[in-house]
Amino acid sequence: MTDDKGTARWRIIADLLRSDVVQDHYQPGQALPGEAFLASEYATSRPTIRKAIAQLVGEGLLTVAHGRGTFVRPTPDRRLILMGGSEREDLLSPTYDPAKQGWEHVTVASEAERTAGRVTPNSALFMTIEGSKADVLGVRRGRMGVYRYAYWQHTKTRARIHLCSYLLADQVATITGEGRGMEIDSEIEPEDYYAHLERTHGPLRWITSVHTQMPYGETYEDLNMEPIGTPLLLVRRLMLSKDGRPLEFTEIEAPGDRFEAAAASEHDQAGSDGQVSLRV
Amino acid sequence: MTDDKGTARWRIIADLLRSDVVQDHYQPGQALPGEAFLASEYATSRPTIRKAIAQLVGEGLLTVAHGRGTFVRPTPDRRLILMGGSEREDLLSPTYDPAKQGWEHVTVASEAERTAGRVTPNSALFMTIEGSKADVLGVRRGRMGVYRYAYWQHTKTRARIHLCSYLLADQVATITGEGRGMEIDSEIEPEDYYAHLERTHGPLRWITSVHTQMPYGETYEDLNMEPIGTPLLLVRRLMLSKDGRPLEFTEIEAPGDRFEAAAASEHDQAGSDGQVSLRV
DNA sequence: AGCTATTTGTTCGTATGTATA
DNA sequence: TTATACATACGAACAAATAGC
Repeated sequence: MTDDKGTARWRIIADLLRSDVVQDHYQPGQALPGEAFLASEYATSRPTIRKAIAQLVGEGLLTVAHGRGTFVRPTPDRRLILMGGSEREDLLSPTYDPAKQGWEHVTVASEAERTAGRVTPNSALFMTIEGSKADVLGVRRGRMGVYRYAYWQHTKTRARIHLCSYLLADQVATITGEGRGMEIDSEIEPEDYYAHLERTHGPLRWITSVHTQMPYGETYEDLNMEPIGTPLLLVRRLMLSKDGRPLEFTEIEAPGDRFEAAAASEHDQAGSDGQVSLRV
Repeated sequence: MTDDKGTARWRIIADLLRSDVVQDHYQPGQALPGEAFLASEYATSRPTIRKAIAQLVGEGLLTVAHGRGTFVRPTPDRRLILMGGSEREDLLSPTYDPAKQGWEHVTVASEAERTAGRVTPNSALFMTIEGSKADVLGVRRGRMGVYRYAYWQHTKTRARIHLCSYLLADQVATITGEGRGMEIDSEIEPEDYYAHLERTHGPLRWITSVHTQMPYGETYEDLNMEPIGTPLLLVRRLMLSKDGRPLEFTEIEAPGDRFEAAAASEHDQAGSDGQVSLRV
């Protein structure tokens, strides 16, 4: 059934509701009329209204709360993730203290489950590098790497980010043998990784890139995100040796509605209100 | 009806289908079985299958084609939008030639409609600055600005981006009077904007930031995007005068599955395969 | 605490329209 | 033209979460 020149009814209703939202007919945080009311208002059925609402939820304009209602989604302030600049730090080092910048560590069930408890936040796990990580680091799949991760939560806003790092194992440990007979002799402690790499391969360089994709699986809960309508902001940093060889791959996953990435200008001018929350 | 410990059936099916997709059980581009077949396979109804599929479409993993089928969404190569670096150009200048970098101009109906034809691609329109643009430029709403825009399409990949620029009008024109009696005397041509600003306010500086949000309205068609499941990548550049006053705000809208933004490292090493497609 | 009304969530059946091969 | 596939729409029933009394 198509009323207006072949446009689906749920789409017409979605367009009308969107206009109301973007033109501040409804204020952010305000509840929309109930689905039953809207169904009678637009002379249609509840499934059709729900389809229209689902569209706007996917566009990030509305949120729906079971048993409570449908609300205009407030746009939170975005915190900055600064890229570039001169000093870089090992964000996954056991000695790195995120509390300095207003963050606290949080533990997330799904990560512990995924790694079967073999690695805890800020500890290091020797494992093979697979998939796109191998591509980025320019090595073939199966190469030995060191994996570290952490979840941080911003103390004030409770916004969460996920950090992880893959670095080539033979740069910080002595590996002998192959396959089952492989032995790893790690003389260097995680807190010394960066200093060691600087000595052996410095001066180090970094390349940072940003992209975005839709989250799925347990990412929603792990990052405290709205279940739909929020893209994921991915900040990736590649550490290069003096001669351009990749050494470490660091990735930050952040809710796209609460963070933005900024390229540091020459004279680092951190927002006067302390907006900057993380430097990569 | 909840089969498995309170989880909705469509959610269980979505999880199963997702596993099949991410574990390459289905190859990218390959068609999934029809909705009717899946409904009988999972012993459920077609609406439930459709809900599960809709979830995965929203996650960017599937696309659905009316009358053809449901397909695993291939992930296209991403082109780079380079941020930072030394030379900056006026991307909206009439003399700027995007063809040098493999782009071609395209016209988009909705933009012409939105501005009621008062401004054509690469021409300049004097108009008041409203909303978030005023905030970013640090002026109050209603201040006179110069608006320019263009849509580019990458010749090889047909990926599209939208560029627009707002700059403070009184920096490139003489404005006398207020309200209805306002008169604008623009001695400076659009192609000379940057040179003029460099003379009067240089040396100029730029700050670039990246964020992401879900697109809505006509953005999908204008940017040749998948209708859902693709976030928008927004690259924003603020031009500052020598003394830190904002002069111009440039924004690039790009499909998030086809572009990523990268902070230029010290020694600009454009990808050896010509991956770099735009510098801001 | 319990109860009730309200609101959204899930699932089904069914019918018809429309795009594609 | 025909068959197949997805799109839209309605009605109905019950489940589950929430808020207020």
